[in-house]
Amino acid sequence: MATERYNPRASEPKWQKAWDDAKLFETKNDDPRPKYYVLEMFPYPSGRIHIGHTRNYTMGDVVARYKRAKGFNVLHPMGWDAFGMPAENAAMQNKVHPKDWTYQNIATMRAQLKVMGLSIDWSREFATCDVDYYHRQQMLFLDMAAKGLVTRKSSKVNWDPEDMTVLANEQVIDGRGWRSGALVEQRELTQWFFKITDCAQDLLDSLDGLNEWPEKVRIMQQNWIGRSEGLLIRWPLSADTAPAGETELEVYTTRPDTIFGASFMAISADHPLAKKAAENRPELAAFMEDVRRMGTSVAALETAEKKGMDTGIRVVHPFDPSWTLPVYVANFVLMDYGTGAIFGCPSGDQRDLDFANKYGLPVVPVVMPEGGDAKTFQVTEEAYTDDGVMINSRFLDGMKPKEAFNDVASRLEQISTGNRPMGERKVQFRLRDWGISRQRYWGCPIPMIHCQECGVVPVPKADLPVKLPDDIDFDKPGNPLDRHPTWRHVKCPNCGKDGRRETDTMDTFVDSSWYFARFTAPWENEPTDPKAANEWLPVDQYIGGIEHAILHLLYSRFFTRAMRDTGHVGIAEPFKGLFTQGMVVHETYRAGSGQNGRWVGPSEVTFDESDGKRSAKLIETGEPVEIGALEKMSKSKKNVVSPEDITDGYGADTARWFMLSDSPPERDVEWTDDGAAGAHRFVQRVWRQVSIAGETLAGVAPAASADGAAGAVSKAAHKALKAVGEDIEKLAFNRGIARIYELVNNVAGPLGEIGEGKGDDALKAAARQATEILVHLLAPFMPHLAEECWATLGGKDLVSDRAWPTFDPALVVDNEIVYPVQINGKKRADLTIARDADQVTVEKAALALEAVQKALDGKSPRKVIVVPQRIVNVVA
RNA sequence: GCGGACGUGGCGAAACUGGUAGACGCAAGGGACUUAAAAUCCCUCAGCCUCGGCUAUGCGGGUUCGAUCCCCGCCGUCCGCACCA
Repeated sequence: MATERYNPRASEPKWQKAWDDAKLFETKNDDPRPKYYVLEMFPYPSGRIHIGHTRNYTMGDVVARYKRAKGFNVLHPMGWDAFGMPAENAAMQNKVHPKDWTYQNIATMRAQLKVMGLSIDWSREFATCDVDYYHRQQMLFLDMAAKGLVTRKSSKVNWDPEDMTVLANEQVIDGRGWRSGALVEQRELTQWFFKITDCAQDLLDSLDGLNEWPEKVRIMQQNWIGRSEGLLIRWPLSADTAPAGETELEVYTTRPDTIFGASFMAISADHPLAKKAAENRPELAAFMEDVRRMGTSVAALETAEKKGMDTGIRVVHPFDPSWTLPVYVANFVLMDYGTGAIFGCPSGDQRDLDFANKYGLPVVPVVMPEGGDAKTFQVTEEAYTDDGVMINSRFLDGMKPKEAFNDVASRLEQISTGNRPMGERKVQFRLRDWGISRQRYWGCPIPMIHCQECGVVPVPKADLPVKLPDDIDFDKPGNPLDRHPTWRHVKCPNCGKDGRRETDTMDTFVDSSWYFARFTAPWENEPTDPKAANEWLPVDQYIGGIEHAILHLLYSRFFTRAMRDTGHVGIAEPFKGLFTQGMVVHETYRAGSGQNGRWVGPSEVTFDESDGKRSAKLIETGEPVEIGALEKMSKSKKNVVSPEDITDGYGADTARWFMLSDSPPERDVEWTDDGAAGAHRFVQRVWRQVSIAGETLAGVAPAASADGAAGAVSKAAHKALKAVGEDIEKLAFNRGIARIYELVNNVAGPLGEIGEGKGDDALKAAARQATEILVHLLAPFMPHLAEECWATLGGKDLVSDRAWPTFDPALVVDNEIVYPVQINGKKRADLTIARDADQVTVEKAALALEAVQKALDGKSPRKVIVVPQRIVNVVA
């Protein structure tokens, strides 16, 4: 019979409406079935959804639909991470209000997402810039402040003196503001912090329990928290060189064992001692100013060439009063870590060695490899950082570094300088407190009031929300909240006198640190409904980009603990399972050359191929175009593909299928037109096969067979059913898809025969069951096509509401298996034998094979290895 | 600079716990059907030669009966580095 081509443009909206009408994806909190919470990291409403977003959401959707079919009450919500700088940038550039810009983008992007047919509970949707949401965030902030989890302290920011604004690290380019081009200054501001360091040990220890997280993410977090056990050492200043009032320099070190290899002290440009030393040394002050120009980012500081300048100050060695060492200001020492001062041991640290070589400082090796010769062992270009034996270290000589560490520690603990011991053991974390103050408009206002009389006073909960004023302008430099004529003026809730509002808003990471909890009861007046939150949380499967491996996930872990301590949830860890997916990348195209070069989009380019070489040119002018590297899709490189580029023609199912096939989900996938066309061919192929046989099969009762042609069909279907279920559980979507391709290949012949009116009853019954299984396997990936096929088979209900089929264990194992037979590790033959044959039987049968006989040439084998169900290896 | 990953045919990849390297798909080539095209179906498809082999999982070593997988050392690419989200 003739079949029409499948038309996704007609089918997809039809089924989406059917799902909506049945409210299939609206989740009830009081549903008694076991719960499953799947969540994809919510998007920033940048303007348009691109194909990379949809890959992420499709993965979550496959899981959601599969778990629903497996009988779970699934929560699969969506929202918008809607505060942040791009809205303010748009306001400055295009004179559009951040609020209008954001909500317009959300409307556009929501419409784009709906086309994808995602099984999302849209009734729970919210944006973090909704007053309803940030109102509750302010409540949380006040509760956390009351619990002592919030603090204020001074911290550095990048200051653009021309735009009168604080710059993000990414806005500092080569020490200048990205917009103004002015040299960036550093300013100390008093800012709000969450005391995440109070939880450092717990955040570290609890990583062990997150066994459904990728190992690499746990390692990254572990390193980020950076626990170290070391020693504080107080080096007395040589009196004749010390600035007035200064007597010692406190350094933190994890290698006190190398103390006899010390050849200099290095302190941060922000260290108080450096500032004092610079007071009457202009060249030092200038150098320090230079260092500060690098910005506040650690990466910039550490990538820069190592530089330093002698302060003229000298310290005295703790174990030798006659030994003094110079104190340098160095650009690679950070005030934020430890004490902002280190002692440099060039032989044991590459950075110190480079520094010493540059400034002609001594290099004394103090650790050498076991069995080395202390007299000749030298360090010149490469520091020795491994374990070994102490040398050139007086009373430490011959010890292992670890013993030396303890020896130095206990000796220094006994000596005192000032009123304190010269050495003190200390556990140090690299993790710093979480600075949440942003001097920006488009964020959640920090609900605090500054009063001359009473100091900093929290806004009473009854007075919440502190709403952002709408009447603002971005024409002048600086923070619009600061400039607003009335907003900041407020009575002190304590004494009633004039006070002023805090004009800092919160880091947008705060917004995303609890949205997953809000989804469990977004209608609540309190931030959460603890009962609902405790039932749903932790999120069973969280899916998002690897770029969030540290900050977002660590902050969320901290915030969940803070919410627990303030009674809003009962758990500490928000995400049980974590999956980090790869990006969608695309070729880049560049027209023109040198200064006139410009990026052009895929839709502006046409391709030629000759002698296997692809070349490209502009469609409009024929100008040649250079085909560039695969890159993450970005507006600036113009290599963005929108979902509707595919959905308009091929439909959402094709887009969903393509994005999950081929590449493993954790890896990047390259978007190609050929790949999308191939995926669409498969959509049509499935439709053709099912509809050819559909008329006949609609009236057939499904039944499996064990033998013959029908048996082969049943076995293929049940094997695929088992494998695809397992693959989805493991999020191995690409493998599941390959299994579905195999199944379709396997049933193509029988379905064709049935379409021509051939085939016996057993085959028809097996084919009917296999097709049902196929439709259910397809449903998580291509839900619209699955519904259409199901209707063709005579189904009256929705596949999206049907249970996952169960496989018959008897049909997924073969009675005979094929052993590869190796001779000396190389495959020479196959051996087909009963599955339950014992090792001796297998060995005998293998040795009887012609190829094995030939190889042995009459001799007996030295060894025969039989791995049951796997392989035979004959060692000749 | 520090931390983390990744590297397999022309391309995306698969290979379970150390057990047949290349499943499945894309591209390419050939054929069938067609007046023709599209669509569809069938076949070939890592490389090399002497058609029986040999060489192949970024490069160089090691462990093992057997290594894409484990260990050591290189090379290359990507991600994060605290105010981008």
